[in-house]
Amino acid sequence: MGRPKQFDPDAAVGKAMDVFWRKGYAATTPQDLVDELGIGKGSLYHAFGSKHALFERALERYRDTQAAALVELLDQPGPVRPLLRSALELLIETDLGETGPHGCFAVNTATELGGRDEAPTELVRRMFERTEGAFKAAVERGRRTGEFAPDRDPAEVASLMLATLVGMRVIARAQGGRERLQRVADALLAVL
Amino acid sequence: MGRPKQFDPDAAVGKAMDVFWRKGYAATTPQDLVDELGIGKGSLYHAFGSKHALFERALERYRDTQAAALVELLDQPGPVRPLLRSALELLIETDLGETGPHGCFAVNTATELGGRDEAPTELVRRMFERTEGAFKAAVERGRRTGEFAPDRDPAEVASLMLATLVGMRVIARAQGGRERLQRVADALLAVL
DNA sequence: TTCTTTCTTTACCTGTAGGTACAAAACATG
DNA sequence: CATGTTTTGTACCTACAGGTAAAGAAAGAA
Repeated sequence: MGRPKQFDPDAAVGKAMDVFWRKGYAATTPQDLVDELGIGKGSLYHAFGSKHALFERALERYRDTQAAALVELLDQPGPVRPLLRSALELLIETDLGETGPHGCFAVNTATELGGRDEAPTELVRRMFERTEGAFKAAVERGRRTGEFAPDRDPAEVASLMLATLVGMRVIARAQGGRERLQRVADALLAVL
Repeated sequence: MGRPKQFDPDAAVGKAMDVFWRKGYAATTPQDLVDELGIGKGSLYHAFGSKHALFERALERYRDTQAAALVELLDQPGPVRPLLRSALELLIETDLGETGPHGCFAVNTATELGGRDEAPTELVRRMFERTEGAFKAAVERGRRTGEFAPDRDPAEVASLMLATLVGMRVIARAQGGRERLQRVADALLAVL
């Protein structure tokens, strides 16, 4: 009942994700959102309540698409090292994609709001934890199949991998360039 | 000649650095600056021109103090591995310091303004490059003294180190906690 | 076909961002 | 102590952030 929405809320959240991802939270204005989502300001606030609430939905969307894709990739069966290489390639390609490097939305949020805005900080913390968990599981599998030395502590290796990936995505935003990112990826794979 | 300034511009830049470091560029208001620098708005704009110009000065100050301290530490003579461990400890302590973790000002700036504001982006890029250069030099020294295997490519190792440190400082902002950071540091030292 | 409910549009509102303008104040010089 | 120069405080300004309110439009329910 009631008048039906003239826009797709899911698609709108997706577009909001793009905007916040590119510009960050503070630098994104209601007008930016109106322009990019293609809906009126009234509808925007009616549907989402506030800029902050929409930001949280956008971040959740990021978790459920981008972050989830990385975890899914790592959870695949088979040899582990090629998986890790694929994961690194995926990030590099994403970062160098069409509209210039916007890095990782979770990383950007961590540095912009970390410790000063609870809900987003917590969302990011959990994303990091999930990703690190997927790395750890991959290393454990690799250890069982002999791809990794058995004296390696999977938890330790996983936290190194997470930190390195996160760092890569920051460097990507600071005009890293492909060969710089590739060098980091090669170096990481070389020491594992 | 003329009326003398009633405040120390260098000290003011230092305080501005703290504010921008904590809150980021967009989220810092003129009022914040007035409050924390303890000078009137008139003086502020007379002395520094604009928020953006003051931000650049603050970032340069960061480079000349914090970033320089890391490079200096790495440039010291003697065994290399203890140096690297000290560098990691330094970052961990800085991040967990008094007023909560604000991470690394350069990293925060990269993710907030990278690719969208030229001068700061370039400043950050050069800081990263300098730091990576110091790492590379350290690895080269370590290779000559036998601390590192001679088949290690110093450039590659250095980029891994930079990415990992950068990642650590992001994780610190996302409520990393000491043991999480320590684990990353241990993992990094273990694979070198 | 009116009623209810939900969505959309347009208008409006308050506060503050980011500065500017100007006069008064504090120095140096002659 | 008049003058020129720089700094300071206060007042002021425009634009927009972030949102609210009210009235009309589009659906199903009775």
